[in-house]
Amino acid sequence: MKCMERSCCPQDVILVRHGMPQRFGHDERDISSSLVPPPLDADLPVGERLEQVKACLNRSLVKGAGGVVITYDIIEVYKTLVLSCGIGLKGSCEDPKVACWLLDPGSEERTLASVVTCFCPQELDLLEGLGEGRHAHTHSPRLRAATESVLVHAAMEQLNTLLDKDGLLDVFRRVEMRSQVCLALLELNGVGFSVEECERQKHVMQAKLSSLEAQAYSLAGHSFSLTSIDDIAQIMFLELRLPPNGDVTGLKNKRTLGYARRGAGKVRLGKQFSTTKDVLEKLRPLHPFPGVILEWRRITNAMTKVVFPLQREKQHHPLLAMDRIHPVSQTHTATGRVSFTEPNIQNVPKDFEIQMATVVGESPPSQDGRQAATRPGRRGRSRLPAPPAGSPEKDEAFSVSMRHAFVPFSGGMILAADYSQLELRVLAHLSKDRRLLQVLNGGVDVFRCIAAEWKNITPDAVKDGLRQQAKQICYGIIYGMGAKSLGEQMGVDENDAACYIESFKARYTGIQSFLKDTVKSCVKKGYVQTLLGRRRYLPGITNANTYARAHAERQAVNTTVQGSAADIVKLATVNIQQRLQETFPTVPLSHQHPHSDRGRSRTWPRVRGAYFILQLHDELIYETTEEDLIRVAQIVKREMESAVKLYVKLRAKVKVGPSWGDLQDMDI
DNA sequence: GCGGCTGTCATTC
DNA sequence: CGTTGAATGACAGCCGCG
Repeated sequence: MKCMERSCCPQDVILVRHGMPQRFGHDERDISSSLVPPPLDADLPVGERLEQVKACLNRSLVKGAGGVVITYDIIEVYKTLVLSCGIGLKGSCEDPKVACWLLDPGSEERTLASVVTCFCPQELDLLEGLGEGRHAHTHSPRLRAATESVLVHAAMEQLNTLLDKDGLLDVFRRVEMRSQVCLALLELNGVGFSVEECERQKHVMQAKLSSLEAQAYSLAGHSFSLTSIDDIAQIMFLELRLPPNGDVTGLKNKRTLGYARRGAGKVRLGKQFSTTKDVLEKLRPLHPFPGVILEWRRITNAMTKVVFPLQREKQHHPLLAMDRIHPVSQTHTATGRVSFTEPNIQNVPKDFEIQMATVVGESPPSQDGRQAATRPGRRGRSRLPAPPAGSPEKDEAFSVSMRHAFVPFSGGMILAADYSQLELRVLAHLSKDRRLLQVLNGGVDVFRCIAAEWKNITPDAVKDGLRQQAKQICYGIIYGMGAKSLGEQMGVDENDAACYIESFKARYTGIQSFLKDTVKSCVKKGYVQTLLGRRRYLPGITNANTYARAHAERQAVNTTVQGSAADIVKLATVNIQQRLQETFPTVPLSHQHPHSDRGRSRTWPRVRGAYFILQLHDELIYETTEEDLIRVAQIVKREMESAVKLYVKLRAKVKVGPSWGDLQDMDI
């Protein structure tokens, strides 16, 4: 539904106006393009017009004549040009939509119409002439394209001066727009998806669901609907007589009884007694039933939010002879992070540990004679809960992550590179805390060293629990966490947690002054800034409401750290893309770009080079061939670590494997 | 009754 | 009242309307 506004499909025809519209004079360097939805303009055969478009673009852009493409929603336009015309843009681009976001990341995403009314109201009559909604199709596509082209151009001119005024022109052109192109390539590439592996995992999950279902019915003494919170509440609190909440505390319920809503007596159960996660967690030790429900919810969640959407979304790629998922990127975010929709690949569950009672005759259904549906534990790495000594041997824990279904093209590998402690390093840089910088520059195991520094002991003496606490405190402080919640997360008393925070801040004094300065500066200016100068306005920073103001203060701190990290990742991806293109000049830019050797050889076009397929905030994922693996890994690692020069080293770890869920560290 | 507008609940980083 | 940031979706209530 969200894609309605991106309704231009690959079959749409593109009309490109060469040069600026007459009324602005003529400038050979600029081309602005518009998508034209059907009905088609009939006075030229489509094929012929496409040839013209192609020739025009080739002349000015593809061969690097230094032109600028100005267009609303560059990613869609880029994709359309590739998919329907086989044209790959090479010049630089400007997109008013991106510019608007950059000027105020907190604003709503703008349509072309809203861009015009907001930034060049003097052209409003043109916009009216364009016609809205259903009247749009009454004009000729060529006229509409031309009009749109005028509007886009005028808007961009205004936006450029605004960007310049805020010192954002550089980051706009050198980072954001180039990053958009990388994301367009990512969308075109998609990510390989193994239907077979998906099916295997699905069967395991379904088997587990049936087993849980039977267990639940048996515990309740009758069957019921596992999706109904009312049924569950009735069984737990009325039939099994479990305490309504972990303990007394009945006051947090918001009473709606005054309303005495429409009859239907038993609907109230779900309202009276919550069956949310934390309640079930509390009841877990008292009875097996809540645990069964929690497991069931976890797996159903994974099914409906991951498995089914992926199976719906997959598309067949004929040349690669496989299915692929094509995520849609979204860059209109508050901090500058990238997200995906369609579904969001960034939150597919990581490790899915399933306890299966594998009775001899009932092994999970494996297609023909191939490897079993699940692999116990992980290869080489710690097999997680190897059956605890003394437990019955038939219970085994399987790790079935859906990430195993994300695979490279035949003969390729998945290469993932992630920054080590990126946000913490950004914090160290921004705060210039001497001690933190020292630890990050020297330490092998950073959190072990921090724990040692913190407790004034040697790194060897740091136990694993302490190391974990240090890690939690670090990130807790970045996010502005309170003592109560930190204590809960660490499993210690609230007062102890407060002590930890205090002693930590006392040790790393630079951090505390950074927090204070960030908030102070935000109060003064009304916004915070990232490493590359991107802003986020936080009007709540002077709000009279204590809660709202505290919220804005946490946002201020978090945004400068998280946003700066996002800057670094974007810089790295555009630099990597640049280097990849230099290193592999003959390979197509994406899996959808036309092959240069197509038609020449009837043999299978051998895939080479590296392709950007995913972005996970501090992790970049590519697929590549074995023969290019080493070179690609070196490029990726080098460009990530040298994306910016900070007071602290940046470190990136490269991993490689046959699927997203099966990666191993790579020495390089 | 229905479309926006808020939260809550799952999953990531 | 609510004190861990940024996301995607689904889903459930609560308003205002026609």
